Amino acid sequence: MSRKADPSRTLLNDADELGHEARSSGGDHAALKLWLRMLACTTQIEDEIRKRLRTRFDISLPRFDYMAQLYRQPEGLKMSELSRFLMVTGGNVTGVTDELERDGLVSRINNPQDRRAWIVCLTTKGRDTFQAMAEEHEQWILELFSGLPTNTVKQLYSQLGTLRVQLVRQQDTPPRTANE
Amino acid sequence: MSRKADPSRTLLNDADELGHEARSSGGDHAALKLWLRMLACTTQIEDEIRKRLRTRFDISLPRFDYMAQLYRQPEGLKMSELSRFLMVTGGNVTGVTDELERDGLVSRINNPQDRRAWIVCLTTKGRDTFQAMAEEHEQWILELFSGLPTNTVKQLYSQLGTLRVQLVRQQDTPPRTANE
DNA sequence: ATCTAAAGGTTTAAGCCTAAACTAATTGTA
DNA sequence: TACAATTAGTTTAGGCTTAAACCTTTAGAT
Repeated sequence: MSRKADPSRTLLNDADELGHEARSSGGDHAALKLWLRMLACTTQIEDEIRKRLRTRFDISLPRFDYMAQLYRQPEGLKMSELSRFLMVTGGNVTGVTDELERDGLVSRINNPQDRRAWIVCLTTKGRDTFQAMAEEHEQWILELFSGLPTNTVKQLYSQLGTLRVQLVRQQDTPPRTANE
Repeated sequence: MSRKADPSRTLLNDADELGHEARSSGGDHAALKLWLRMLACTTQIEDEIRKRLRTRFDISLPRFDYMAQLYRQPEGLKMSELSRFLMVTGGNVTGVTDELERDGLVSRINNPQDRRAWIVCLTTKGRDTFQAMAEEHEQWILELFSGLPTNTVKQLYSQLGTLRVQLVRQQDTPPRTANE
């Protein structure tokens, strides 16, 4: 069973035919078309990164993300902070922490200040492992975006910044109920 | 346990502090920063849509996507085609189809031309249900992107089009092996 | 006609994720 | 002090997804 769209069918003119963009049709509003294209791009890149992390380092993207957050915080993070930064539930953090701890990449450290909470830290092995992965990961991203002119990259970054701010604004606004 | 970042902490200046963008730091390359921002935007919108589909229609995004593909093909699709269009494995399509069929939204139809393959179609109920959901879904997207000037939407669409083409080109190219 | 290879679909085991129920520790308040 | 409410983390049941093994049917080659 074919897992991915056959690449031979996905060139230029019918680049819109596969994945989320295939849902788009001529009469759709510009915003909807943008959304589907954005989703298609992101999904494609994410899948590629996921695949490379798996084949190169035998690690999943969620675990990579987890370690990335911890890497930025040498003093460690509480599980609840990890949950907030990674935007996943606490139960999820418990599970991933169990696995990474089993692999010797992170460790739960007792917190005398608050005996409910752990402080989770990267081990030395975890830190070294992540550093190697992160370097290669960054090269992958540079490579995947290499076809884009510097100027386009900057514009995209700035425009998506605008979008992000608008989204956050809306999220603070009461989520509109239907039929209104 | 907090599932999502506390919105009160996520305004403007520290909009970069949560989610994937939190992995970014000052010295990073422009492409990496762009990628993390793109991922953050997409994830945020997708989560919002997911939540609304759940509360409004008690349906998951994967099932919505599945029905969207089928909606565009009144004559139905083979499971393998669904697998290709949705970019998921065949086993996944089997499972989702089972569920939707159980709910009376799609039906497997025998294919005398090829007795290995089903033709999957939306039922009348499925078509009506999807139509209602799709209309509201489109309004959500328009609303979420409403803070963006028309011109920005067009530019983003076009620039992401460039990205998409580059990505497809690269995917056809032999995936570079590490350390080279 | 027969045999092999390929394609369509299903099943299984396992990872990731959520919501909800739960336990233990802490904080606030009377 | 004592007690209620909150916070931190875990557990459980279930949905989504994959890879791999599997069965059936079709297509191709001899």
